[in-house]
Amino acid sequence: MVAALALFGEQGYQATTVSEIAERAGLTQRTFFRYFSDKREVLFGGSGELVRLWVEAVAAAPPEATPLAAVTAGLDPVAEMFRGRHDFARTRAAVIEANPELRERELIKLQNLAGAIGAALVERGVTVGAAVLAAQAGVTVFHVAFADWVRQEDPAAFRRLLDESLAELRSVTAG
Amino acid sequence: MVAALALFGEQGYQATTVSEIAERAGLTQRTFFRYFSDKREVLFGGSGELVRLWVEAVAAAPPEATPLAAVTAGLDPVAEMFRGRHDFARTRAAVIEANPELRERELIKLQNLAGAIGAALVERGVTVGAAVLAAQAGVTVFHVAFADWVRQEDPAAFRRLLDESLAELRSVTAG
DNA sequence: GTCTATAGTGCGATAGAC
DNA sequence: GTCTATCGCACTATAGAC
Repeated sequence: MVAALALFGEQGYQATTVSEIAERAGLTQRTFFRYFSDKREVLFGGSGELVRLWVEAVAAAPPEATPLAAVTAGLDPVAEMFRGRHDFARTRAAVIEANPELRERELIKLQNLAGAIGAALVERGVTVGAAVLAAQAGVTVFHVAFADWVRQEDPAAFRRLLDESLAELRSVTAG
Repeated sequence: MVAALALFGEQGYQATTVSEIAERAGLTQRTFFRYFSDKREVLFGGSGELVRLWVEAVAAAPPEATPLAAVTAGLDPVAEMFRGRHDFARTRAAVIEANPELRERELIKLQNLAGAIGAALVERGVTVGAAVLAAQAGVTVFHVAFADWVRQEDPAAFRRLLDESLAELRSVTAG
């Protein structure tokens, strides 16, 4: 993944072949495809962990927590997960930004995340409609904060940006 | 579009060829591809109109309207647009439900819609973060209401379901 | 039309961990 | 012995160059 990102950064996503990535990582092309189902997946490898952490946090929230409170309980472990990955996230964001194909994949991943969180809420007894709305809101909060984070210099700001984004959501949907 | 949907309903999406659709509609295959860039687009032909109506409504909202109020101003013309299309929407939803590839495309279309609405909000002077949050919330409200609508019998219920979904959003995000 | 580069798949062989 | 990771090779599909 690091090798792939370095190459994408140097010469662009399209111009980088799977063989090159595999070579730099000390693997064969075949082994690359054992880890990643396709070339794009190299940039989204962490998404499974993100989903898992967030869903676990939602499930572990106190029973009396509101749907949105359960969702936002995921922000702590998520912020923790990205600690130390600021450089990585920035390069990755630049590569994705430049490729419509990758942007599309990222949206799909975010929708999968929202779907998983929504399912976890339904497990808690939340109605489907409220679960979808709360999960989607939480993911959008994350998405906005993440976009801010990669645009600025301070690697430690992510947790604060998440809270700001959440506050903005509340302000936007108030009254 | 009607011909395509009928065939998809009868024999499934995958099993239906573009030639069959064109034949039933009284067109040649070449003409089909002049109207739709690929087979999937047949099911998403109305999405351009949806985006246009909603964006216009956002732009036309009173200057003092809050971001979310501007977004929800789009619900009226959108509900109007779907009047009389309940049967169509139901069949279409069933076809999409059955095909992961189409589900993915639908998510992309919804994200495009959210993006367009967000851009319209930024035009109004809303900050990017608030615009993304409000636009995404509005699209999710629409998505939830639409899913409810195609699941039930009453074709006239869409406008009410939109309001219920909006109320649920407010309740979910309330402090 | 052919030729080439690339993405991606299927399957069997090999090497080491246990 | 099994299990798992890796490799090597042959294959298909597709897009672009010519």
